Amino acid sequence: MTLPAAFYDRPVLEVAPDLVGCTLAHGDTAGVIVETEAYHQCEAACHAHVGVTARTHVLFRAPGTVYVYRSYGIHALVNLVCEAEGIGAAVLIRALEPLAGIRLMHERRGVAEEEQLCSGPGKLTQALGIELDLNGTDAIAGPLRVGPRPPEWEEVGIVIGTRIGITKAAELPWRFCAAGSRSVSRPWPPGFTPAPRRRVAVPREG
DNA sequence: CATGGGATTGACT
DNA sequence: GTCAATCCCATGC
Repeated sequence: MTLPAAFYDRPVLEVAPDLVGCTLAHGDTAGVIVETEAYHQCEAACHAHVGVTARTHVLFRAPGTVYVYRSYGIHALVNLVCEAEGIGAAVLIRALEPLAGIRLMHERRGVAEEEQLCSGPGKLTQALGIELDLNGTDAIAGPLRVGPRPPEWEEVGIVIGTRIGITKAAELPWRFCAAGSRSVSRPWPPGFTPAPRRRVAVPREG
């Protein structure tokens, strides 16, 4: 099951929180989206703010298009293009809770903690094997697939904060986190408290 | 054509 | 807390 193009053909500030709890899959790996940020051509932090260029033209394409770019020369960051064709807007996927292909994610990431496999925008693309060759592909029928919220995520709470790692338009509260998820990236937004770490019963003396 | 700045992460003091 | 790695591309000469 894949979300239709119409899901993305709405204001990016509606799509970004609605994507929290949905699933993202690539190859044999998948996760539940637990953190997103909205970007729109009207504000300076959005790559589309400079208009249509070789880098940004994908942001102006049809809703549901995948935008992947390289950050700091090292990491690939993945976005889903929103709003009508001709408007530059997208949702940055910032964190996932791993669902499938977890063994492969561990191999790609080289970390032991499952919470750290996809707890950042560069981490999740590494875990899912998302690279720049996916830029311009289609999130409805392409290799990257976005599915609706599983039943247990239907009533996920959203904690809102300001966007991370930007200098321009940094005051806008356009970051959306799944309440309680331990896979949300740092720093946590105000009012966010992670659910208690799952405990393993340990026999004690006494 | 040269330059500079990132929507980050991990290692280190 | 600091800092370097390293690629793409927007910008300016």
